[in-house]
Amino acid sequence: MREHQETKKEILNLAEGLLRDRGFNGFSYKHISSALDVKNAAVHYHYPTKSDLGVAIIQRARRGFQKWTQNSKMQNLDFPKKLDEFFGIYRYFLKCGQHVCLGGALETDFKTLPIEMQQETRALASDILNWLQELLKKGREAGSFSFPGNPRDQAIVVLSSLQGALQMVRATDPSYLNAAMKQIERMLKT
Amino acid sequence: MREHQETKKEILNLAEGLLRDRGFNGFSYKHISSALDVKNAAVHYHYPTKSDLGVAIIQRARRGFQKWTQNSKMQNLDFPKKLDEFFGIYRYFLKCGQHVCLGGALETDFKTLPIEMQQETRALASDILNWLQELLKKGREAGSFSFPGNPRDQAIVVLSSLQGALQMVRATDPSYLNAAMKQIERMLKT
DNA sequence: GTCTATACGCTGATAGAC
DNA sequence: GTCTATCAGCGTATAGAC
Repeated sequence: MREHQETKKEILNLAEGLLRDRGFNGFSYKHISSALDVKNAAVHYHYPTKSDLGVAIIQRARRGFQKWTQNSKMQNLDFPKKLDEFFGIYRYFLKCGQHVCLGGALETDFKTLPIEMQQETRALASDILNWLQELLKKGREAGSFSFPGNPRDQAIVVLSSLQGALQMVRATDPSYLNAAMKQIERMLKT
Repeated sequence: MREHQETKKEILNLAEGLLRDRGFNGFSYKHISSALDVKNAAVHYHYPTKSDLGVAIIQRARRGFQKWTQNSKMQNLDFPKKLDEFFGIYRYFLKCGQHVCLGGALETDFKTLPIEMQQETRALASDILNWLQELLKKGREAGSFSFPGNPRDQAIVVLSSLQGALQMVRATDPSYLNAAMKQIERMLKT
């Protein structure tokens, strides 16, 4: 018997990995319960429905991203270093075992998701895009970045490319994520 | 009673749409059979296993892409116009009802796919990436495009961005696909 | 909190009649 | 080619004992 909070957190950790690895329709309560060596019903005790579980994954990720952006270590970095720290998130997913990012998994499965999950997915995408847009805007104003057009459009390209590259890796080569990041850096060079 | 080839083609058309709309694990034989007003077993007659169906979808798409690139109308266009024609594929998917592209759907579900489908997915990604790389390479040599680094890296960014943007649209705004394409064009401007 | 037991629709798939 | 009938297994989910 574990403690409540411990099992609950383990479920969430595992489920998030499964979601990034296999998509929301590609994992089941059985995957979780057998991996944690508990029964199906124990998982349902902590997260009654799969939608509850999905929502919890996304909300935690949003809180984590918020905390990450406000982290004091982050605040002291210059703009290109901040961008590279952001790239680090995607490098981590690759290292995890070629996981895709949460946004990519959720948006691809979007039409099959319960509406509560759809709403959280929208909020997650908005959080990340807004932060990236601000980074690019201020970075260009400070002379650290150079790009044509407006920061929003550039943020869309950068984010969508990272998301897409992380998926593409699976059908091509792991080096393609790094290739995309290097090329993005080149394109933003002053 | 329809003719053999007609039903078989209708199944393939419908299944491809469902795959782009809901992912490979998000549709079933029932979706297809009820939409075509036939029975489950009739679909299995044409495509015995779901893997057979999936492989057929990808192989047809590969043939279609090959034909598209060799189309005489395409051959006469200049490089920026060729790129815009390529963008048109993604605009079409958006118009279809915010479908994602085949590569994006398959790569996200990749780990759950039967190996025959994984192989075809790799081949599809390779086909498209090679074509795009050649377009960018020759376009730069001809002075139509300008970008730093090598054509392969640039192709990875362009393709992954289109793929990612088409997914992002679902959680944000339809205009984001066009925003991405506009920004890519700006970045490739001489 | 976790268990056993169970419900029940859906899933991909097959056999055999027409 | 399409049908009816049927299958075993898996999916999410619940009730109630410990």
